[in-house]
Amino acid sequence: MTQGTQGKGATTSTLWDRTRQLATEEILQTALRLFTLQGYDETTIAQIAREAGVSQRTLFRYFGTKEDLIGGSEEQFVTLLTETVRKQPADAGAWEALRAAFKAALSLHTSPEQALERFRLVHHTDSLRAAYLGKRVRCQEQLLPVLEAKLAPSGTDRGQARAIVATAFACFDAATATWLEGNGQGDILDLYDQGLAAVRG
Amino acid sequence: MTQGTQGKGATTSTLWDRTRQLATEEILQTALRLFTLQGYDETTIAQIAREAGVSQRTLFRYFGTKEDLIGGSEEQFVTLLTETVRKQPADAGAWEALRAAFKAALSLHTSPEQALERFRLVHHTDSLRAAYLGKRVRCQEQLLPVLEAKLAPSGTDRGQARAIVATAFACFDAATATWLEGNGQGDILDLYDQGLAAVRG
DNA sequence: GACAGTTTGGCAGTCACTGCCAACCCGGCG
DNA sequence: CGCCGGGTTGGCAGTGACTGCCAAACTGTC
Repeated sequence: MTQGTQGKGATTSTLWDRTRQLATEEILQTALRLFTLQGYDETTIAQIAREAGVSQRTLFRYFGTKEDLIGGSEEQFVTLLTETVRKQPADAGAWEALRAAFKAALSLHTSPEQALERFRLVHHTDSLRAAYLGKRVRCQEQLLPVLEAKLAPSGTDRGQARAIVATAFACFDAATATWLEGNGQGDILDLYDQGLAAVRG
Repeated sequence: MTQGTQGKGATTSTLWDRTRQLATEEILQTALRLFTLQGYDETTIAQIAREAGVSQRTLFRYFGTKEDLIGGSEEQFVTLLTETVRKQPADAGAWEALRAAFKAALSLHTSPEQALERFRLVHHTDSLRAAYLGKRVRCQEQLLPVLEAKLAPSGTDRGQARAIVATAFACFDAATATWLEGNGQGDILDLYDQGLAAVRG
């Protein structure tokens, strides 16, 4: 239905899409503001909807769950990771590919300050953290088949590939935790390298 | 009536504790049965309470959340892991200690069949999996200081220690996932070793 | 057997989330 | 220009997890 004819239009025209875009941004912004201001658990959907000027029902149509109000769509994230890995040169190893994927993911944040604030929020809120971890393992699962291709030549089986992917994500998490502990000092990717070095050294 | 003469006091008698014990077992058993029978999301607290013969209110007093109805108390789990690591000989490395801890944790299951069923349930239910992952990272955090002691001599900093612990848990998860995929074939600890070998190879 | 401290059960209430339906709006048609 | 069709919005009622509160039931003790 809503497709085909208008692939070319300067930018997605349809007034609908534009207001939709505006609405999502307004909601996201309001949510983040309230979350950092008064805490995640202390902020109700009703309040966010009210202050963003939409109905609760609409808010839930835009974002399926309260947790989705933080940290962008899982789908987009998975796509970025898998595409980055896939685009890696054939002679690049699995570890390099994963590192490149994390680098790409990190570049999504608009500023280190915002990243810090967001990480802190997720890290300190049990329900948010659990939701994040859920997304994370789903990412791993999507990434697995892509990486298996890279690893097959060296006689690595699926179980081992899974361990490698899981380890990379684990070290990435450890790096962000350490980064958070240091209030954003240093570079996450450096911390990631150091952690991985300790593991693989 | 039942007074001093045969109280002994050896094992905490108090009728209260005994009924309490019975009740928790009844609830746990009922919950597991219903979960595996009709699925986690399809089973309501009301149904579990009804079939276990307690009120919802009481059920929530015994187990704080629906997720707690599966996979024992986090506290007990953390204690087992940290104690196992602590009891490891001084000359054992961090990796050996962690392996020993996982081995101890695995020995908690009454049978491989039950473990398989439980893992499957957790693995297939998003909310349960998220809850499990949350507990897992909290375990990691508790384990971190204990392991730092072991690692300090070799000039490993906190960030690196965190990466090592995270990696161990990640490989353990990968191993259980692979084990699950193979419907319980082989030994989880073997799979863990293989995964870790691929990572550290 | 009465008393004190717990535990239990029921009830009402909060909050995330869903299905349903009527009102609505944009974009295109005659 | 007005109307129509398909997608959108908002309100409303309902479900399910979870909590606070209070009265009733119970256990262990004197």
